[in-house]
Amino acid sequence: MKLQQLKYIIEIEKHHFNISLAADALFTSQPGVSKQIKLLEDELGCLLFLRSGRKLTGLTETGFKIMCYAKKILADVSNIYTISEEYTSPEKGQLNIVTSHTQSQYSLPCVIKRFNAKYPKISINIHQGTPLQISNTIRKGEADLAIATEALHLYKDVVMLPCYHWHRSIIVPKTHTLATTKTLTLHQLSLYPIVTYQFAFTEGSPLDITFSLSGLTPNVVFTATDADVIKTYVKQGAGVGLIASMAITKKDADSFHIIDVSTLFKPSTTCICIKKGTFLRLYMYEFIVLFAPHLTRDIIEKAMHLSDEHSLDKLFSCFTLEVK
Amino acid sequence: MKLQQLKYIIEIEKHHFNISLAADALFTSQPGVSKQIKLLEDELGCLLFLRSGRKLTGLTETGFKIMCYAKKILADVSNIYTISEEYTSPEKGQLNIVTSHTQSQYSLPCVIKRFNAKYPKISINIHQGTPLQISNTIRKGEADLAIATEALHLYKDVVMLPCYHWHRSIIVPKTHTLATTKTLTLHQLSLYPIVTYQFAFTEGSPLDITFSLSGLTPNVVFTATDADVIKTYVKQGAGVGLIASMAITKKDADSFHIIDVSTLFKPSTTCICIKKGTFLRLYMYEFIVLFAPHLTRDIIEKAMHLSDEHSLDKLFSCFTLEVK
DNA sequence: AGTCGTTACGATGCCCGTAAGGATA
DNA sequence: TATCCTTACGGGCATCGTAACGACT
Repeated sequence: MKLQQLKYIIEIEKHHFNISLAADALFTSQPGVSKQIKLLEDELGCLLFLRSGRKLTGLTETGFKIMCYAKKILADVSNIYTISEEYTSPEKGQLNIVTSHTQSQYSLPCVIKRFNAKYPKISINIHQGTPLQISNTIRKGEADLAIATEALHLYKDVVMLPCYHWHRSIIVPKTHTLATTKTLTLHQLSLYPIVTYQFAFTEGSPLDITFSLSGLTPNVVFTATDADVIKTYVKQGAGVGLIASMAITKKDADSFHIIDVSTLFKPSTTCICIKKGTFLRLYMYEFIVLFAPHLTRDIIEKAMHLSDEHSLDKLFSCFTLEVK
Repeated sequence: MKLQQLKYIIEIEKHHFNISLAADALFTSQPGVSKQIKLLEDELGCLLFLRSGRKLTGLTETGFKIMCYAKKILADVSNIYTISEEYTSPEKGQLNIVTSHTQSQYSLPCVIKRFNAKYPKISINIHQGTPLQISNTIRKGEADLAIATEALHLYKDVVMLPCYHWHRSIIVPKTHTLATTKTLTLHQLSLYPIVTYQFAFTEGSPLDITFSLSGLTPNVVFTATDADVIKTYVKQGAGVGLIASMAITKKDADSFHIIDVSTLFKPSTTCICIKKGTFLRLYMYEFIVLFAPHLTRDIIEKAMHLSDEHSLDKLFSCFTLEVK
C-alpha cells in the first residue's frame, strides 16, 4: 500500500468515480491512476469500487470503510507537514477560515486587523458559505477553522467552541408603521412580511421553535445570506428586517428605525469549529484567542479531545460569554 | 513522504535509536534506513532525531509530535488491511489477547472453547503479562484486546469495557490457626503474613486503600503473578493466601481452608480493553459477547467513540454486571 | 463519433544492497 | 579495535507517460 494509492482513490471518489477527471486533478496520466487502483485492489484482495462494465459507479461496502481510513491517514499526513512547517517557518503560513457573511463583514475585520499586526506574514483566506457549505468545508479539512452559529452540532468529528452570544434586531424604514414602536410582541411581528437570513427559519432552528411554540407562523417573504442585501430590501419596503444586532452600523441608525427584539428570541451562540485530530499551529491558537479571549490553547486542546456535547458543556460552564 | 519512511522512524524509536538494530528488525540494510530517514528529514525541512556526533540519541520536539502522527497513520494502514481480510476471509484470522494469569487460567478457557467451536479457523494467541505489560501491549497495538482488572483507566487512547465483578478469598492450609474461622476482620488479617498477587498492594490500589483507611498495614511477604504459585507457597506455610475467588477450584477445597472476604474488600471489575480507533473484526465482537453477554457490537461501538470516563459510566449504568 | 477505461511498452528514476570510509568509545 | 553511521556506486524494479485498443453511450 502506498500513500499515493490512497490519494488516488480519494480523488476518484471526489470526482464522482471518473478516473480521467481524477487523473487531471492529480496532474498525472489516467492509465497510471487506473493501474494504481488495480494494484491496490489486488494487494488487498478485494474490490474497492463498484463497476458497471468498465466504468466505476461507486464504492463497495469494503471500499467505503477503507476510504474512511484512507481519509484519516491523509489528514494525518497533512498534519505531519503542518508540524514541520510550524518548526521551519513559524511566522509563515496560511489561515483558512470559512464563515458566514455576517461574521466576515461585521465581527472578523477588527480581529483580523489585530492578528495581522502580530503575524504579518500569515496569509488569511476567508471563504463565505451557507451553513451547509461551511460544515462540508471544515469536515473535508479544506479550511482550518469555521466560524458559525449552528448546524455543526451534528457531527462527531467537529468540535464547537462557543465564542459569544448575540441578539437580533428588527429594522424598518423610518416611514414604516412600526417606526414609532419601541417594543414588539411576537404576535405583532407575525403580522408583517419578514426579510431575514437564509436558513434562519429552517425546521428546528431557534426562530422556528420560538414561533411555533406560540402557535404563530412567520411570514418570510425574502431571505438572503447577507445582512446588507436584507437592508437594501427593507429600505425598498419589502418587509421588516430581522437581522443580527451586530450587523447594524451607526450609519444604519440614520436610515432605519431599530427595534431590539432580544426579549423575543433566545440569543444564538457563535462558535469556532475545528475538525478533530487536526494539528493547530501556534498562530491559529493566537487567532482564536483574539476572537474569543476565553479560548486559550489549554481549553481548546481539552475540548478537542472530548467526544460528547455533555462534556463540552461542562468544560465551558465556567465561562460567561460576551453578548454582542 | 512514504509509509515506509514512517515505518522506519517508528522502528528506530522502538530500538532505542539504534539504526542498525532497526534495519535488522525491518529485514533491510542499515544504509537504506539511514538514507530514508535523511530523505524524510530533508523533505520536512527539519531534524526528527537528536544526534550526538553521528549517533542518534533521541527525538527532537518536532520529531516527537511527528512520531505520534506516524504511529496513528500506521495503525490506520493496518486497519485497512484488517478490513480487507474481513472481506476476503471472514472466518480466518488471529485473535491476540493479552491478559493476566488468573484470566487465562480460570476465566478464559470455557469462553475460548465456545469461541473455537464457532470459529475453528481463528488462531487464538494468549499473552500473559503484568498490568504494565498488558497496558503497553494494547497501546502499541500488539494485541487486539486486553482483559485486565485495573491500571488502564489512565490512558485516553484505550477504552475499558466492564465485564464482571469479582471477589477475593483467603486460603490457608487446613492446619493453620485460621482453619476453623469462617469470617475474618481486616485487623485479624493484618496480623498474618500475606501471599498475594503482584501489584495487588501498589499505592492507590483498592486493597491498599482499604487497609490504609482503617489505619492498618498489611504484611505482604510474597507476591506472584500467578494464583497457582501463591497456592504452592501457602501450602508450604509461607502465609495466608489472598486470591481471586474464581481462582479457587474444587480440588483446592480439599487442600485449603477457604474464607470468603468479599465483605472486607470492595469487588474489583474485570474489563476488556481496546485501543481506540481500531477496526474490530466480526469474530472479535463475537468473542467479546461470549466473554460478557451485555457487550454487544452496538454497545462496544458506542463506547469506543466516547472520550471520558463519565460518559462511559453513563453508558454502562443500565447494566448489572455478573459477580464471580 | 466521442468518452472513458484497459493494456502494452519503453524510459526514467527511485530504492535496495554491497562495499568502503570516518567518527567515537 | 569494535561499533555505528555516512557516503558512494551499481543493479533491479516500480512507476510514469505515450500510444494503441476495446467498450459503452
